[in-house]
Amino acid sequence: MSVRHIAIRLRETHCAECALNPLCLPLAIEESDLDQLDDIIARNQPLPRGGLLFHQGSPFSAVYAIRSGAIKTCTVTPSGDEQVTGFYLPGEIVGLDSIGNASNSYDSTAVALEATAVCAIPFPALESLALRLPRLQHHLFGLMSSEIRNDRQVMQLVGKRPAEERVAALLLSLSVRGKRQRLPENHVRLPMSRSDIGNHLGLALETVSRIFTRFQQQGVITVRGKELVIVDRARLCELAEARER
Amino acid sequence: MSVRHIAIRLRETHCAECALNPLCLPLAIEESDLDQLDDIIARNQPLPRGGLLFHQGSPFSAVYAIRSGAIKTCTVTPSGDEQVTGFYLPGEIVGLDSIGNASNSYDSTAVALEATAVCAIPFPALESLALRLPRLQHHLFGLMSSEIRNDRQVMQLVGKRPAEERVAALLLSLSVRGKRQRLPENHVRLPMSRSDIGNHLGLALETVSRIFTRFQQQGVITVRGKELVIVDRARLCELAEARER
DNA sequence: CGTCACCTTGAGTATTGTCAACTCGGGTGG
DNA sequence: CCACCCGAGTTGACAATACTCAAGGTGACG
Repeated sequence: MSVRHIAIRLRETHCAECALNPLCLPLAIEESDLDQLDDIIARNQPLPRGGLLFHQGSPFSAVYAIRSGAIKTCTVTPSGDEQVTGFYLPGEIVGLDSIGNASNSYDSTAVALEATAVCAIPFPALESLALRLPRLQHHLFGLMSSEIRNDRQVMQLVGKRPAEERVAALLLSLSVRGKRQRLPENHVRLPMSRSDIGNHLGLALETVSRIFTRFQQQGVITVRGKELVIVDRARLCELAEARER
Repeated sequence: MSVRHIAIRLRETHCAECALNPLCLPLAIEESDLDQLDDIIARNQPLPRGGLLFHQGSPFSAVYAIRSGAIKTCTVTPSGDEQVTGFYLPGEIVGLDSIGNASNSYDSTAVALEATAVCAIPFPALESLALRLPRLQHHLFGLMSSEIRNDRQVMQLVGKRPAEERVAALLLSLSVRGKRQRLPENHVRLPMSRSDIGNHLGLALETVSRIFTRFQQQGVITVRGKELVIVDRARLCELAEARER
């Protein structure tokens, strides 16, 4: 196989043709400028399940756009235990928490929950580009700000909502965000373990498990391993004390 | 009193002479460019205790640098109750969570916890300036990213640490961040109510109160109303399961 | 000096965590 | 191809941390 073939294989999808285009960065870029973004992006080989995208403490170099698969980010706390800070699905950007860190290193570890393909976006290059493309700069500010907003909602959930509500809210969030993946309506994949879910929501994994069975008994969802179907979406929204989505 | 006098009074401290300069935005700006930032900043009249800096849902126009006093931000959740998302002290920036909000409105309400003076920084102007000053752009990305990092730590705290640890960690954080205010070493002002603290940490206000008394009985702190002294800092760090700061 | 927040303290309860046993399912090696 | 094994998930019993409800105290301000 020639070198050229390999190059083509690794870069097959350019931003201009990417199905996630409307979600990801290109949203903010004029078509005529898209090549400039395309040029700085490296399309890495797919990560296997359990593979590390980056590791807490290693030098910060890039943020990553997820093309397929799923990522969890986690930090190790001073007290030594792990905190799952977020789950990221296709079209979302990982690594925004590590910009301008005092030590210029990643503030969290990103682990692939299943086979995952990402676009690496070197941050210095992205910053330079943002200086020349106002809409890109604006979009980046917006992305980071929405990351803050999202974290605040999780804080709220984890801080004072009962366990059932936390789980219901996560399921809805995954369902909404997962729409891009060509899944049947109301089907949700749970690429993460019960333990990851519990950790992220501030619950014991046993509690998560119990709530899944309870929801199932009440006819709200159907769970089988990592496959989940939302049977009664309205009821699930009530359980999450959220408005219909 | 002449118009000129009023103008001078309202703008008395320029960025170049501001004591918080090394904390706030100017950090990122060459001295020669400082005037440009100075020009877009509006120094508002001080807010009284309880005054609103901005209100959730009202149109987003500016972020605010705190000069003196203290601010809490909170959101009203779909379920109707209030969530205190953060406390902000002099030198810190409020409003970064509302950039690029879908509805272009503030995502939270900012309330003065005591008489508070702020610098209003209109966001569109700040963005334009950031396009021309790469260090400013970089600093802004860093600021937002550190807001994310901070929220994640709170998530961790609120999600799985026992009540004592949450309170200890907050006290240490306030103490470190409050150093700029010319307070005696180890003295902390608590401009917020017990209820605000509890709300923010995901605890009932009674729990906060109980923990204060317990810490006091153990000789770790002294509390009297809103004045607090850290007597045994090392012990407090242990209680927060954090490293010495 | 009285009133009104805010704070403190107490008693009882309940949600959720911990510990432990058991089951299920996927993958590997015989 | 089947059996075994190991990690992940489920279920149950019990314990504990923190909440709720309730009553009393303190300080600031008019």
